[in-house]
Amino acid sequence: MDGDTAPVLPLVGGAYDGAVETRELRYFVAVAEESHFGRAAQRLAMAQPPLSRAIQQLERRLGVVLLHRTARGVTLTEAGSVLLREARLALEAVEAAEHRTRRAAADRPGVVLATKAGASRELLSKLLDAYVDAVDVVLCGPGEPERLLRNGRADVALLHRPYDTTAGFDTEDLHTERQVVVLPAGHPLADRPHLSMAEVNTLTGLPLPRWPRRDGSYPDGPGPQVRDHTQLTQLITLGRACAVMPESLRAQLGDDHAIVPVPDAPAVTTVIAWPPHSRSKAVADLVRTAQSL
Amino acid sequence: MDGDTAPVLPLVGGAYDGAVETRELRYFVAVAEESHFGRAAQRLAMAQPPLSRAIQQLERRLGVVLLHRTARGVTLTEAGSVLLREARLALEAVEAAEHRTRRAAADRPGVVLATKAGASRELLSKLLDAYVDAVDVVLCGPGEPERLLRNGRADVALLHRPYDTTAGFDTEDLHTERQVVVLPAGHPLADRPHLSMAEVNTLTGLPLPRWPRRDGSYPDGPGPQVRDHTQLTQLITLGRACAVMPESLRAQLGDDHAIVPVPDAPAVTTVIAWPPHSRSKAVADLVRTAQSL
DNA sequence: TTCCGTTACGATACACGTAAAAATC
DNA sequence: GATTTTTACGTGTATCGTAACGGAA
Repeated sequence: MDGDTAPVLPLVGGAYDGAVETRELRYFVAVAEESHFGRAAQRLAMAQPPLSRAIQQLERRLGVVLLHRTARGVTLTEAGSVLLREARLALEAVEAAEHRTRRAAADRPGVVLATKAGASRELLSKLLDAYVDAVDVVLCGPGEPERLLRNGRADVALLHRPYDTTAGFDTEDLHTERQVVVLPAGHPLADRPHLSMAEVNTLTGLPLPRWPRRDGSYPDGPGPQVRDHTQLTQLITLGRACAVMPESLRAQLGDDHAIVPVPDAPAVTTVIAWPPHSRSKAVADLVRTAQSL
Repeated sequence: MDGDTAPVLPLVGGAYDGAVETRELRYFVAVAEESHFGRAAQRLAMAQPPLSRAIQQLERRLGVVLLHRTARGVTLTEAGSVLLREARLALEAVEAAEHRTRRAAADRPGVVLATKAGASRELLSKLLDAYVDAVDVVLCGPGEPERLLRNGRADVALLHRPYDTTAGFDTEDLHTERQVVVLPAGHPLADRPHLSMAEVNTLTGLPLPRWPRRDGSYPDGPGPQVRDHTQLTQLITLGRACAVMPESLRAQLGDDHAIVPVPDAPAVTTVIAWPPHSRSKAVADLVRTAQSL
């Protein structure tokens, strides 16, 4: 992100109509994420030249330079990084339109509720108990509920701040709880009344696990890679990792784990979230039911 | 919206890839809004046949019937009305990506604040006084600030609940005030301590004005059509209309108007709103400044 | 030289317009 | 018979792929 000066293209004639197509946005996001025309073209299952031309066309259309071309790839200009964020939102909105329309025409257009598998079990069972009417529960991995809600595959989701981003959704807080660290049974520190995050982070031989990012890749670090809760509990039992999690999850742990409160870990708030323009009575009822529990 | 039964198209072969293009969404919105292929094609400056084909392609792609075709036009299916709402949001998001990218690359990428001309004058001048750095104020007509914020032409807006819809934005309340009815000076009811909305609505010879809808058309009714505040005050002076408005607007009225509180009219809250994914420090600063006033 | 992005060119596919047909009131 | 939508057909534009070119490390 070096401070370039002239990102606005001179308008030297051409068809500068404002009709940006989703295809162009998809192409741009691919190139921006790969920082490389070649890899992006491969990911898009096409050749580089048309991709290159499409990006040029987009830049001409917008009158803005989006990428710095270098010898070993591309980097985003300031305007380019703005477009990356905005294009993702726009593409999600288009995708959401598609999915919501399909589901509106489905044989049984029930409310789809997305939640992380394992989390909020008690809340969920009470909710489904009180509100039986046609609620399809989708249990998914970490971060997935938010994605499903954004791309229209779900109507409502149970999210967990601060892990999930609730920006752009309407939300109601349902429950707040403190976090604990889960250790293998018999660990030397298992009897401590509480631990700090600093102490947890420096537990020798017990690194925190690495969860996948939204794009599926894993951050660097010493901890083992985990994709779901089952993997995690097993790793803890094996003495290969510890984990900080909301204390309600203790109900799903066996006797071979020890639990110690971590007062300075951020509290986790379970919220029910829905798209702000939802006109669905079913969603409103579901939210109201959840709040009353 | 007659209760049809089979809105899901049989998948009889074809390229059902999920690549919905904005062009298709634009076409669909036009047809849905016009309820008529011919008028929609005219509005889109194209012939009907390609429009008809494009809609068919969209329906095939989604696997959903969007329109009921009748002899004098079309009506939306349930799925179609869902798509209409979602497509508008998606198109706004695409447009926003376009505008925000352009402005990010502009020579002077200052914060653009949209507000209704005439409203919140004192607040606005205090805000600009406290926060001089590169704030471009766009004064616009009723309903416009919300639109500008949604389509990316503005970064922040001053909106007025319940008149504006703040759904999908992050907001902070700035100020709440009661509403008053403005009458021509010397009106028989000008000396009353207060009036009810029921009384205001039945003022003989003094109908409430009609404001334009988002699409520019006017609702039916007895009152005069108005597009801005100047027209309105003039009509009131002439004794052709009355108006219910926040009491702070009295500062902009001349001596030839009388004001009577209307306790049961909904209170108007001025809020500062911004897109929920805004990462701009300038916007955050501006919001904080506004709150502190 | 090697890797990467761009330009050139020919072929295919897509979208459009005009004209004619089918369908509904 | 009057609308309105749909099908048919020919044309033009735009996108794509292959191949050749230009530049930076």
